[in-house]
Amino acid sequence: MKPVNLKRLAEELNLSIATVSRALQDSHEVSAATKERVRALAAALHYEPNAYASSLRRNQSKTIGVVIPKVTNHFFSLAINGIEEAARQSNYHVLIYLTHDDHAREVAIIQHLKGGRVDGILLSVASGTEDIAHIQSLAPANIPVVFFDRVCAEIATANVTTNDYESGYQATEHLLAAGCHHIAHLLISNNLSIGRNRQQGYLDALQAHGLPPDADLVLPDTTNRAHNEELLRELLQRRPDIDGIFASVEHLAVSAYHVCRELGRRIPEDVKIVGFSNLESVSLFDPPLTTITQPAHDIGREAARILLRALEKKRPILPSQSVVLNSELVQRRSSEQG
Amino acid sequence: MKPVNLKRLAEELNLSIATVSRALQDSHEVSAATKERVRALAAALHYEPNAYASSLRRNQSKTIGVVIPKVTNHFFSLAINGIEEAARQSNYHVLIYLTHDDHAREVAIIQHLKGGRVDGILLSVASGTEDIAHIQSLAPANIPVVFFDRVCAEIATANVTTNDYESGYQATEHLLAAGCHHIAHLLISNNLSIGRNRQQGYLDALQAHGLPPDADLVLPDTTNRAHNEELLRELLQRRPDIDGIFASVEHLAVSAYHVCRELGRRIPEDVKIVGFSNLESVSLFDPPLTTITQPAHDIGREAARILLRALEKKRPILPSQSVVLNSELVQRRSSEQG
DNA sequence: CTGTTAGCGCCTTCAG
DNA sequence: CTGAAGGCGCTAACAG
Repeated sequence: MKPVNLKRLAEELNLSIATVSRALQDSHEVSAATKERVRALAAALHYEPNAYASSLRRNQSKTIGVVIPKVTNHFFSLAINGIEEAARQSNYHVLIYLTHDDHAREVAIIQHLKGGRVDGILLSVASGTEDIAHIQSLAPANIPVVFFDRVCAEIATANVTTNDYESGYQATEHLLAAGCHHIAHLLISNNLSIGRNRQQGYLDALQAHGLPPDADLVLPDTTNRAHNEELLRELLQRRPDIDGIFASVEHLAVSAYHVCRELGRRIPEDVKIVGFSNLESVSLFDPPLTTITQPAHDIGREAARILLRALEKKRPILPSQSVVLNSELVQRRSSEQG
Repeated sequence: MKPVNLKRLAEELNLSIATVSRALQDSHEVSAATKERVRALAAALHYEPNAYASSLRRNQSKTIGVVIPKVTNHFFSLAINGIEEAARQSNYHVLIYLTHDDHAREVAIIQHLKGGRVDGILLSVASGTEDIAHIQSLAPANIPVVFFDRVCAEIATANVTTNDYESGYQATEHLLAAGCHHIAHLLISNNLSIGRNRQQGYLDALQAHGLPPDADLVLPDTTNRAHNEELLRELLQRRPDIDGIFASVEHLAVSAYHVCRELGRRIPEDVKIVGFSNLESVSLFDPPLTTITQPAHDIGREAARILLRALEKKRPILPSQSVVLNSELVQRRSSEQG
């Protein structure tokens, strides 16, 4: 079975390859009749243009790379959803790479992507990333980047984030208003922009109420959940006075909930918890867990749109295109049964 | 700034393009000294081969396409995780496409992928898919497919699934053993292999215990959650005798839980629920929700491995390579607090 | 061991 | 309106 390419179509129609190519692109300089003949045969033979030949020639891949720490975090799943939606609308394709919060892997991925496989990158940096040389090398390679959620301030490009500082502040005030006196803050690593911002909101809220910073638990590792819960358990046992917890990462909110229960701390009587989370099922926890929910889908879609617009118009991405979306603090009510 | 490609390297080193190419591929027919010179310069200039030129020439893209209904379902997130792991180990790339359970979109995606963008496809079919012509057209186009989870029996290829029939049977027996007399089965559409298998397990378990099929609620739509819950609410109100629910889809387990609570049916005293779910946070529901958990990560990884092995050895995929992994029925204990 | 040549499939000047 | 020719960057056969 002979391959179906432009040459084949041209032969069967007694036309030149160039004409067939133009006809399929609906070029103005080809007669309607010819276009029709070409299109009919192309459809009949199920012609599909070779994406790579076209990419090579046009020097653009119609593909964007999405580089994220993990996909099992619901935030990133929702973001991918938004990204895919935007990409599809612009006829772009989406390559997925997971760093698992491993800096070395992030470097390798970025380096590889400079080989022209993608026209642009959506990036949420790994928590272990401090050295950003690999990201800086994208600019000279002419590969635009848009950061989402976990940004990298040193790079002059657009970021799509949520109001992390305000959310941290708001979460802390929420706990204070509910009568908490000793509020612990849980975060993972502190070199991530989002962690720092949420933490600052937490600290400032305490200060505004004349309180000193309290237990600020920085969990070193993002992957080892059991270990994180162990550290959390230690903290709560060492500090029985803790009556409020602000968990600034999706996973930690659930862990905090779990550990409190395990230790017999009643929620919300003994300990009140507010946590970042995009898990819908959290709404079924009983007692309820108050959550800060990010518009994850919108974040992904916005980030992708900014990138795609820049690619389509071949214009550079400016930091001024950054977008800050608002998270929502959702206070669940206890579902009184009966 | 001149581009860094083989030509550039060749010029600077006074070598031919071919030699440079061979050196970078560690070919046997290049002197160690030359290899060293080439590699040194390549590293210094951060040379990265153009993936598309290479793909065009070699007629293989080192890329696999993953076509799934959605990514916000935790099962698929975990599966992608496994797929990415396997792909990375084989130096393959992963393109993601979401069908949103829309048959037309699935057809368009598959058609497009025949343009050589991917070497193979991992597919979990959309729930609306009955016409499978588009999938059948992949074989002549020489694009191997491996199905996972939602398979398509008519296509002779490898499937990676879980023991759906047994799980359905087991779930039903679990409810019967717990004293249920009227067990409802919830599923989405009934043209999916997994739904049919789980349903058959349910029916056979009832029959084995001398019971007739009971409320078999087939929910038409997969996307409209509110509507599904509405139908579920109607069912439970119409049938107050229902004391057991077997939810054969991740989302429906949570919905069933939610609706029961809303209607004041106590769990598990009034209604016992067993549902497929891969959500970790379900373990924090109180009262507990017994779940059937699929080894989602392993399913993705296995499916990818089968596909990648076939691609690397250029051998066809045989139905005999299919794998059936076992789900796990996890009975949560109530976390007595205090 | 190295160089020359041809061509993957497509797009895009330039001619006519 | 259509055709001929060149080249995107890389690889593979064939020489030497």
